Amino acid sequence: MSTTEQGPYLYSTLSRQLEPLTPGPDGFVRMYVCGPTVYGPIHVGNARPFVVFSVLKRYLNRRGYAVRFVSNVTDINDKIYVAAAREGVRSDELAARYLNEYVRDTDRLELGRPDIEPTVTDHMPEIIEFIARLIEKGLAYPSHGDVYYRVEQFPGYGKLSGRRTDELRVTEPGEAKEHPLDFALWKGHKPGEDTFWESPWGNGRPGWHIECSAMAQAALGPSFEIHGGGIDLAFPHHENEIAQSEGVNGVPMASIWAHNEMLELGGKMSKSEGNIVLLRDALDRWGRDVLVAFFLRTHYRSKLPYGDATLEDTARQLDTIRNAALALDRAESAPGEGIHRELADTLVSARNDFFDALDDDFHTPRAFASLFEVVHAINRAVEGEYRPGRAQLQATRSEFVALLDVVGLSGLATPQERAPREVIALAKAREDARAARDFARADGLRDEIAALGFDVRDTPEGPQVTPR
RNA sequence: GGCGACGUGGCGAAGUGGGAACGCUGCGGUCUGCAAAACCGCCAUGAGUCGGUUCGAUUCCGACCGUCGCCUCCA
Repeated sequence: MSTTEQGPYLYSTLSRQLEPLTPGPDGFVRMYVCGPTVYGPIHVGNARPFVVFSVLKRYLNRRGYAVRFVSNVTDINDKIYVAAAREGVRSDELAARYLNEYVRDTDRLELGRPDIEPTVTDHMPEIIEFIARLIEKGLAYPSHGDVYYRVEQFPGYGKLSGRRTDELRVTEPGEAKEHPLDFALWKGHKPGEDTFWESPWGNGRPGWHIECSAMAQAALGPSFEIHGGGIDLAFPHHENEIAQSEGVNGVPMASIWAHNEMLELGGKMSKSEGNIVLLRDALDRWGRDVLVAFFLRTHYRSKLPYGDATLEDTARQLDTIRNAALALDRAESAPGEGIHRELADTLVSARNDFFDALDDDFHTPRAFASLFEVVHAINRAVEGEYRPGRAQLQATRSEFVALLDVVGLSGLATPQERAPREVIALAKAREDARAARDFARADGLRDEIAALGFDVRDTPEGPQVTPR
């Protein structure tokens, strides 16, 4: 039986198994994904969850679900203070600047924006309120100007990451904490920090984990469908979010905890390790198509090594897809008649496989395999003796584009911009030379065309000029 | 030390208790003035290692080796 008839499943870190995705009472699939801390330009690793969850949303939309996608940006944080001090600017200025650059960089991915992108700065009242409720419930306590979460008061602590409190390595002495595992909800203002907010517990700022509990609740309510983020956040960040949100609300925070694996560059790519490639640099070098496909050709829960060889491989894969679209262009200029049975059948089965794969824990690598079934069916139909008729060619094109669009790559199959007039003129001159069997001149003209950045391919329908 | 993920062809990457997808590369062929693209065909008797369960395991179980993540900020 096809899973398409059952609906999508996603693996949940919490239950350690596939869970059916069921929309909430308002009909929406509500999804909260932890975004970056903006103390510098984001790296390619940060882009993985952005791509994965943006495309997941696209897919769910295509599947008929309404999705509300929330992804926060952390704009108050120790590292921001440090970076601001180093650059000699105010920390809120620095955060605002890198927030801007984060949006600009991720916009270049052309995957749309999350529906809501909350910041800590804009949620101070909600955060303070949240902490107050935790204190009322006995789950938190003020101490030395800070406020801490009382981890041992929350019975489910450790359920997400599979840790028991007694096996956690305890390093911090913490004279302010009752228990070493307790974590800060509110941090008292320290000298040198150029921003702080008033609170019932004195001036200060929120701890890292509380912001997500407060922002998720503000945007999506106490309970929602999907909570996502990198697997490195499962502990302690998400564990602490659960302790906070479920401690206050008494209901499961999220039905499904979806975590993407890490991007590797000789170990996890992380700013603190210093082994990073900036997203903007990767974008400059490879372009958004290649980068998006790079993230999607591997399952989101697998580690993904970043490297030239893999990116080059990805680029060639995309060329293959583009060539099929080009074949469609040619066929449309000289269509056959009637229905090409094999093409029609393959389109149906590939489409089913494609959606089945994505229903099965968002299995994008298998979805790509289905795409290549379509590619080959197109090529065979176009090269074969009996070409499909115009109507089928158009239907094939729109189906091909629709599938590519799910994974954000429809640009591969939409007709290219026409080559500049100059190039077309050269191509025409080359045709004349070929007709006159002046191949030396024809090859020279091809070199000139290449110098302008175009390839010319001779086909039964005449020369096809494409950007190289 | 604890918790967890993973080890598949030259590379990337899937599914599966009984024929090892898909892509890239490579090789042979077709087409072509040439080239490119495409098409046809070939390329892991074996799936980290060693045991066990089974009629049969790459797929289940165990041990070991190795890689990686988390246990501290981290997508």
